[in-house]
Amino acid sequence: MKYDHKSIEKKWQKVWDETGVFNATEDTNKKKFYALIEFPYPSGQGLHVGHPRPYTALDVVARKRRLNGYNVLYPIGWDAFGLPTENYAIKNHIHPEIVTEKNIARFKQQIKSLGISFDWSREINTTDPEYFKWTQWIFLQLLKHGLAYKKEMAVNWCTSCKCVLANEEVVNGVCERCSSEVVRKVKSQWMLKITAYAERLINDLDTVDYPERVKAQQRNWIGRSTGAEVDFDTTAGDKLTIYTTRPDTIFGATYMVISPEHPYLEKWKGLLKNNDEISEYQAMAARKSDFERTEGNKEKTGVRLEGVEAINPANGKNISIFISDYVLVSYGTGAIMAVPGHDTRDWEFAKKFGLPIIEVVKGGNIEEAAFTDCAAGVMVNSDFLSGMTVEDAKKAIVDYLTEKGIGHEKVNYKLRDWIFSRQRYWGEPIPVIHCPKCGIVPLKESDLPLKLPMVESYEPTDNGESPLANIADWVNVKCPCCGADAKRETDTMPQWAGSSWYFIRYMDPHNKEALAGKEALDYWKNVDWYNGGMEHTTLHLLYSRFWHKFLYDIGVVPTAEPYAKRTSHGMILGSNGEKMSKSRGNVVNPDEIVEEFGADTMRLYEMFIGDFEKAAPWQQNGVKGCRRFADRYFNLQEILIAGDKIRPELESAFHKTIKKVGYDIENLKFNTAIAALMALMNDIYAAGSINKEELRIFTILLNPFAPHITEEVYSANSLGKGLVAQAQWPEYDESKCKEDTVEIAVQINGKIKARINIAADSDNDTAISAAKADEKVAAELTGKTVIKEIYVKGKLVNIVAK
RNA sequence: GCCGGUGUGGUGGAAUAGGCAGACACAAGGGACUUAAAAUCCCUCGGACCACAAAUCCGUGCCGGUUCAAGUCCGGCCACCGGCACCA
Repeated sequence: MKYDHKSIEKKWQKVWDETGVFNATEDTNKKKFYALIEFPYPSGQGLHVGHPRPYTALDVVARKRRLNGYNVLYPIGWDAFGLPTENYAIKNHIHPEIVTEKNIARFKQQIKSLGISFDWSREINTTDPEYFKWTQWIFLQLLKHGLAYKKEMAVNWCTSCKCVLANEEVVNGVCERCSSEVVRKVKSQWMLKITAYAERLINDLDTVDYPERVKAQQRNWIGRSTGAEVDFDTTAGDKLTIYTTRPDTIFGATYMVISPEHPYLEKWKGLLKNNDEISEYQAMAARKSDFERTEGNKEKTGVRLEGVEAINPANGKNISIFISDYVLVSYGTGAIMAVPGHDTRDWEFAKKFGLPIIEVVKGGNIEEAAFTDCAAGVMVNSDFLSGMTVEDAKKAIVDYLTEKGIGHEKVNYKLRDWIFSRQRYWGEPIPVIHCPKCGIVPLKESDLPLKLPMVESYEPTDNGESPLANIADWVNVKCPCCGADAKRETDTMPQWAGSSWYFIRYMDPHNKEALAGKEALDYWKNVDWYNGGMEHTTLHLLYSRFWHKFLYDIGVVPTAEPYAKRTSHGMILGSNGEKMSKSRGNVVNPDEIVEEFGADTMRLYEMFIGDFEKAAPWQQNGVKGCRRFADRYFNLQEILIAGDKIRPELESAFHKTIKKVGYDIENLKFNTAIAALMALMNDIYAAGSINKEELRIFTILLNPFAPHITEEVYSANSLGKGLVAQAQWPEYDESKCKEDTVEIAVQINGKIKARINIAADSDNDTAISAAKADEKVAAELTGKTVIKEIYVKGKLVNIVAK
């Protein structure tokens, strides 16, 4: 009989669908296991072979855990709000809801053809009002707790499209669509105070099991630094507060720099003699897009303030103040003390403007470059700090400043608050009303969900407002407080909103009273294993941790962290080693692979392709190899014999493989798990036959990777009552994993001279004498003095001789 | 520039804790079966030396070190990939 993947896969997918075997239960007596993949954005292009890699990987884990007796929750849904859909809808005059529906249908059909054991009864969709009702509800809680606020912010504004652009729509400083100039425009935006959680977001990384590289990226992104805030007196009378991480270098501060947006510039207008020059510089900085300000010429620019000077509080000397765009308003206090001797940017600036450079830490050559790597250095030219180490000087100066009341220790974060407004149609409406009398009035929770108006035109307005602003009968409402004429907020939420809590909804997706019921939350608690892409490490992963902590604080969820364990997959590249993309023409569609080779082969190849955590190029020939493996597995049925015990000659091979496959699956080493199964199969074919018990075990081990073909073989040969529902993951016996005799290498002075077979449990003396008894070794040793003998059990003997 | 990661045969990749480098595949070459091809099965497959083999030597990006023993550890470089980018 030939292996016919089409009929087998169709047959079992239907059975699984009808019986709902993969649906999680609420059986709280069972151990729970919650596996999660990042739910897809249903784009118009459909799946490419990169999508199934994480889905298959956690499917392998989920299927194995079910065979281990766990109650497994492995859900899927759709992160369906977003720009591409809206843009496609505008272009083709189809409502985004219809586009979304169509895209989801296609994604669903494609994913289902792969036989992933998702619990489809819990499917969610972020654009479903029954879902986003709760996204809006969370926003109202944030607002209530003072974590949502409005702020004037610069946004990207396309001068031709007359609309606000997301950062990713700005390519090389111009609009992605029309290539027109993009400028910064100030708009009032909703912000979420993620910075209030910065400290906990860093500290709690110690409580979760994430790869070190993920933790490091989050820590760097949050960017905690400990320094000091110091007040500098000015000749204008105002105190100018700066932030520095190097208060120890204060005696080397020879000038100051404030950002072009600093409020004192307005205040000091009357005192300044070069206001025109300053205004010009301010205008230039404002005109620059983010791109120009960062990617452009790094040559330092700036203007000296004429008429106001500062006084260095350490030595009482007058120093100049400059404005320069290398100092950012958004970080610290928007002002710095410049220490050109020990800061690269300050050094460059000082060189250009001919400012004094003073060495305050010994060890570098400040004529050549700033000496920044000076943590181990000793202070000089610094009055009472001179002679101290940098570390001691930091403490001493902070104590001094604190005592004098002109400074104190201060922790700063690079992390900024989350810009939560989007001037778009296809997103969750922000559920507040603007009343001329009452101000910002939140919608009543009972009025949620606030749905999007179903209209023909949702094109961008030309004044930077959301398309919703044009829809009069939606925008104009009565104030829920005072009844006066009021207007709805027209901004919508970013795509990150719906994905910041979706894993909670999966626990109880149909609940009408809450995000999820208490019982479900108490049982499922948090995600046990979350796999996703490295590209989501700093945004999605951080945002969702923030929301979860907030929900924990207000008593909604039972754990402080949403994900106990995080893993990350590598990308699947095109066969040319480049990222798969339509424009490069190297996209592989999984449908074709499933059609020609079958879903099981597709899954095997996805897992065999290489180290799961690294990128790997797609190679069609590799697919053929996996199909060959599936064929060889199917053909085992032709050499099947009776027998209800593993035969002695295969015993250790089987036990070793059971151990390895189980270990590898739990440790993301899917490629070597499959390699081990291939090797075992080679052993079986070498033995000439396989008995029923051996086939049963092999089938269960292979099942997580190739679920359809194994179900078929299991059922056709009556190996048990039903693989998915009844079978148990096989146990291995440690004592049977070992061979009785092993071949070990014999080295002389580290070079291999012979290989000998000895009993696996040989002791030191036995092994070494056996090694010396070898003819070759004996010959090599003649006339030499043995200095040292090393025996590593089961591996080698090394004899050091002269 | 900073942070993180990666460099192993013709290719994808193996090598739990410093212990036989190249598992498992792919491709290639040879053979069997076949009228023939495909499929399948068997053999070879890092390099140098060599008629062949044995033996020997070289070999995990580069240079150096530690060790009886280094792909693995340490120091110094180089290249590539990803992220961030004037964060005081």
